[in-house]
Amino acid sequence: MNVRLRHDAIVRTLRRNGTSTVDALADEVGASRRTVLRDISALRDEGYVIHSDVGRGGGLQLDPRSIQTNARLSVPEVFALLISVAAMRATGSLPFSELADAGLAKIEKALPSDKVKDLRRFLECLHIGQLSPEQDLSDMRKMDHGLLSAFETAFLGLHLISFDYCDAKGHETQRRVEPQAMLILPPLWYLVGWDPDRNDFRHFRMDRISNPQAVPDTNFRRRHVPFEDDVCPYSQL
Amino acid sequence: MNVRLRHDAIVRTLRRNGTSTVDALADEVGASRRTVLRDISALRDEGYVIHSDVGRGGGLQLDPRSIQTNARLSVPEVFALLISVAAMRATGSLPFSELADAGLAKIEKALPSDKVKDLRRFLECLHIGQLSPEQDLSDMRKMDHGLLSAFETAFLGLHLISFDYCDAKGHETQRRVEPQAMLILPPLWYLVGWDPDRNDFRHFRMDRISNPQAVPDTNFRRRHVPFEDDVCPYSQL
DNA sequence: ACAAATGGTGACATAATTTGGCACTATTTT
DNA sequence: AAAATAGTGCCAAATTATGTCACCATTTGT
Repeated sequence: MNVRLRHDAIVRTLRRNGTSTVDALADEVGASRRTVLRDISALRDEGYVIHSDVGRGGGLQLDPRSIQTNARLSVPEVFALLISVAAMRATGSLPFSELADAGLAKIEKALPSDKVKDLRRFLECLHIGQLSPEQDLSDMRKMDHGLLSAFETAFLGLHLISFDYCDAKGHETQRRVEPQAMLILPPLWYLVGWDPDRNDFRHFRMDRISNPQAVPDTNFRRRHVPFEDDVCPYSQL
Repeated sequence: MNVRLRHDAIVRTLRRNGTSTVDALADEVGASRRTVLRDISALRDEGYVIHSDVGRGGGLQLDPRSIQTNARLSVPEVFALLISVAAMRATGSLPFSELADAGLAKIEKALPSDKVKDLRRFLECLHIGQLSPEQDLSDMRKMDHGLLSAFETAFLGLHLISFDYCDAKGHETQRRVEPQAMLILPPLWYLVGWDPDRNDFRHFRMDRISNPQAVPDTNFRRRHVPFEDDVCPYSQL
């Protein structure tokens, strides 16, 4: 097994099990005790905070907050990078579209090497609960399906979304809309869609959407609305 | 020099120079011709599309679209991941906030290893023009400053943004607003802000904003507007 | 106090991998 | 024809990774 893969396996195992001993890890990754210890040391050099307790009942423990305490790259910075990518792709405007043909790892490379580590670690620290790798992903997909579909549709114009919606009064209805826009009103995200059944725009709080499903929509069209600079529909909000 | 670092250096050099010869690369990364050729071969195995021309004036060329043609991980998929992270952090709601303590590289690890490569490559392909590493980053910062500020403010409530705005009629004005929301109406992004001078909401096309500057704003407050589920201000759009 | 379980280090031989050098081929441009 | 270039196969040398073993330090349970 590759060094890098082994390191990944160790980190993954520690996250999953919470606590593990050197011998258990060695057994799990199929390497010797000494090698695992060397790996642990290497991971620490990379900035992982790994607690260790000796004696009976002891073991290794990966501090889940290690990224927050050690990050030289601030969260807003990383956040900005992530959002930037989205924005570049979304606007499709120069110089953004040119920039959008590029990527975060390239930015990684433009950063000093110690910052690269932090970015990598930040990305690495995101994990999905305590599930198995496979479940992690499917869970992730399920949770973000609404959001994903909305964006996919909004940006690519491919799908109509049908979902269950629970309104402010607790009434549950089944809806289907052509997503047209996203409104971010922190801390809430809204999906703005064209409802073909009601022949009008409707908006939905993302967190009240459940069981969203994207269905291919051949009739989809961009409802391009006159949205001139000096019309401000938000005054009434 | 590490293998991985050398691979990165080669990719970076190819992107920067557009075209380069094996010998030049060997010189640049401080390795032998043979080793560089092996590296090129390895990069091709990983999916990089590297064109080569023999003879005088020939050389190696990295196809900038290699990610689009070879990605097994679709662009929307990756896009969804990026957006998801932003969304998680933004909503601050469970289970999102829990998820937000995790990361893309962890998702990477949950993916089959061939998908990991694609994700890495996608991230790697983003690059910032043809500038030097240092300039790359500062340019990046400048370009996305408006967006960054908007989000930073919207999510953290820290800053007021002042900027030059060119409206639809071509009139340029200097504005300052407290960012309150983002509206994504593909392909355009709008910033929705509270204008303390006009005492009203105003919205601005992100691409018409120039020279944005974030200034600390001690008076900032969230203009929390009644935005009930059945009020739909978009009907009039 | 003692034994067992645990993390941690150093040394050294062995195994595995990477690298460089060389000879050679094939293609293109001048 | 000559020069410049990419590409391949082979092998020895260099480098790095790994395993084994001996040993130390700390903690916990009996």
